[in-house]
Amino acid sequence: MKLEQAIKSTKFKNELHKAGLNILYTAWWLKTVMSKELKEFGLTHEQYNVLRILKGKYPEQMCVRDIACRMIEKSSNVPRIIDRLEVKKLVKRSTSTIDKRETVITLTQSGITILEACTVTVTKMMDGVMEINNQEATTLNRLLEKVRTTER
Amino acid sequence: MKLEQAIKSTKFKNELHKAGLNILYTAWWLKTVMSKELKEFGLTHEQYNVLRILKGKYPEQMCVRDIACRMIEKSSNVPRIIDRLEVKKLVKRSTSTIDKRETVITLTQSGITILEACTVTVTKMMDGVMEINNQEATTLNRLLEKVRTTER
DNA sequence: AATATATACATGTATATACACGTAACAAAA
DNA sequence: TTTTGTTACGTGTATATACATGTATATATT
Repeated sequence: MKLEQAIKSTKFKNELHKAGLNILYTAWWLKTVMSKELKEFGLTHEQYNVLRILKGKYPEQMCVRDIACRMIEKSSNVPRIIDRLEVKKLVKRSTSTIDKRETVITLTQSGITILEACTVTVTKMMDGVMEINNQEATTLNRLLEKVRTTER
Repeated sequence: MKLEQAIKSTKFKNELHKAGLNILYTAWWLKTVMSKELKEFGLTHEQYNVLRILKGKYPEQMCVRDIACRMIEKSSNVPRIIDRLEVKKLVKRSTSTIDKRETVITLTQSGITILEACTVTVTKMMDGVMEINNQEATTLNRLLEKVRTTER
């Protein structure tokens, strides 16, 4: 669907402004599609993200700060996302012995199991839903990174 | 900044999966930059979006449904965003005389004034911050729309 | 060692997202 | 006209976002 139909707007200041809206809309769309897949596992998009980050270092543990700086949305409130994962017994909290300020998070066996099942589903979905080839994806990545040149 | 640095991750399943994360991250980044600009006007990103949509039809009024279907994030709870705009006296609610189920929203003079000031700031920011030229923006728009080919 | 500063995390608040449900009003059917 | 269904919007709940503040611990300074 063209952006024009999606947000019922035909006039954009220029292609650059349209690209801004297009990025925001596509991100919303992608999140929605992912969330639908994750729902059957009882996970939110952000909870899945935290589990994925933990998996990246497994069987090493990670402290909250290390998780936070790897989040896609930097303003995510990681302690509270962990609260919910802990209730579901997918992760475990403990205080670091080296630095008692740090809370160390461990993936439980149950967390690993659910993450693996999720990953299969989400991967399948991503490959099925994003209708671009490898070369186009590379171009897209290059352009998005150029958009953020002035990143601050 | 490269996505790899931004989320401290180097291994992606393929360019397509990386593109997915890149879209999500860039959208977050863009929203954050915009929100900082809007803060001086006491507006959130979503409140600004609603005002912009209302401006598009001004001086015609719009009902809640018409605003909702133009929102970038379709799951936005428009009645509650309007609640906040109403408190700030930037919009006015009234019941449609034609169809009493419909709530009709009107921009106030104060709403127009603040929107115009915001738009100047946001436009300047967008032009200043997004470091791509017109042709690159066109390519980006084409690729994002291709990503969403299977839109549902 | 005592004090000051910084860091890590938890927690509080306002707003938003995502979705379910309730209520009033309109429209269609019996 | 009564019933049935649909639409428009408001409201409730859980989670998340964005940001400020509190508290314990660690580090640096005097």
